[in-house]
Amino acid sequence: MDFATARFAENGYHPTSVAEIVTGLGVGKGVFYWYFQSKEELFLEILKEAQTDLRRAQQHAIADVDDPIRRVELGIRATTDWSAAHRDFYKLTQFAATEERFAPALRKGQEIAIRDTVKHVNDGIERGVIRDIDPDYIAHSILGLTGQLVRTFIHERGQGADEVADAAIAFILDGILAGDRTATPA
Amino acid sequence: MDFATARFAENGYHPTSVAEIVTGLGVGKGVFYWYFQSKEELFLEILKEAQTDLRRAQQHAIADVDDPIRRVELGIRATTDWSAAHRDFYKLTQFAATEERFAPALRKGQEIAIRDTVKHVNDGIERGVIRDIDPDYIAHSILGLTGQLVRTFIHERGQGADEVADAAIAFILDGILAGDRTATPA
DNA sequence: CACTTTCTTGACCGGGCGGTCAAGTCCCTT
DNA sequence: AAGGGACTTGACCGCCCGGTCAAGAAAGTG
Repeated sequence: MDFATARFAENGYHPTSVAEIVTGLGVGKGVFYWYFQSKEELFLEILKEAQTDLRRAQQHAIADVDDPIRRVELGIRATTDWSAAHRDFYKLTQFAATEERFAPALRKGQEIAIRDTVKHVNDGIERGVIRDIDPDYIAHSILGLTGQLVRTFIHERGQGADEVADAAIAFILDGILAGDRTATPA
Repeated sequence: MDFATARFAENGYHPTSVAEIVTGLGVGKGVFYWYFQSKEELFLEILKEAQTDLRRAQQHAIADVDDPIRRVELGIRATTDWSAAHRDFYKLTQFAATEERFAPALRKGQEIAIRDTVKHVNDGIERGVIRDIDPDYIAHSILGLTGQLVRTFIHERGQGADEVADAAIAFILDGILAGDRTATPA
């Protein structure tokens, strides 16, 4: 699966043939169809495993933190760290979104991420530390903005995960307006 | 090109064959290869046209506005409007990002959008109405967040472009922190 | 009218695809 | 030792892909 992930990420799903995968691995084609029903199943398996792995990293990062804003922050840091360490997977998710048969699996993972984030946001609103806006919009904004920053600054420009997380968090907390509100607490 | 766009968006680039396009149009295959050198060229053509069209819409929207924050806002509104009216194109961009041969064309369009945004942000920083953060990060954050909101709320949930633009702008201007800073001026 | 250019057709081609399967090999159990 | 499930091989299959091209229809030109 690691090898297939690399090939899919580099060449795209369709252009990567099963033959290419098995010969690259030095095995026969039969062994592939012994472990997977189809090429499609392999891809879904990869997708699922990666999503599970990312979520595990996020959960671990926020495990013993109570403050909701801090939880959001640590979740973002876990995401940038993980994404920097798993570049390949990013390309796969982008492709998966373009094919109807893969989109549901993807959506499921994203919905979980959204739900996690919404929980923290709601918590923050209740405690009065987050503005009372639709938490769903906030969660999607956070995820979208983080995703774009990861894509551009980590994957395309090779910047560090910490630096990118800093920028995302600064933006999320304060927006862009100049004002005399005290700066974000570190 | 309109028909091909629809097929690509619905079925994906690779699964949509040239044969499918020409028979759907009721013409012979030769006529396709008379006007396009290859399937790849057709796709690039579609991509280019759409990007040009979106940019035109943005430029038109901000044409006679001076305030940089308002320019950013109107650019976002133009983007959500355009995206709502051109759902298909969104899928194509997502796919294009997954194949090395299409990525450059895409990147070029995005760089232009970033450059446009950076210009307004820099202007805003100079005038003291935008916080002095790296404009590149700000621009990417704005584009990423807007993209995600469009994807989820307009394309998946069918919400109105205005509503989504409102949410994007509220988030961008003020972030999520609760505080006594006066609300965004309309 | 003849003649050329522009445009259109669809049968056809080589090739590579995802997937199958008869024929083993390996190793565990008795 | 012998039997049998777990695993592996790679030639092979049918299909359909992107792309070609000989043939001809339409439209323009004198």
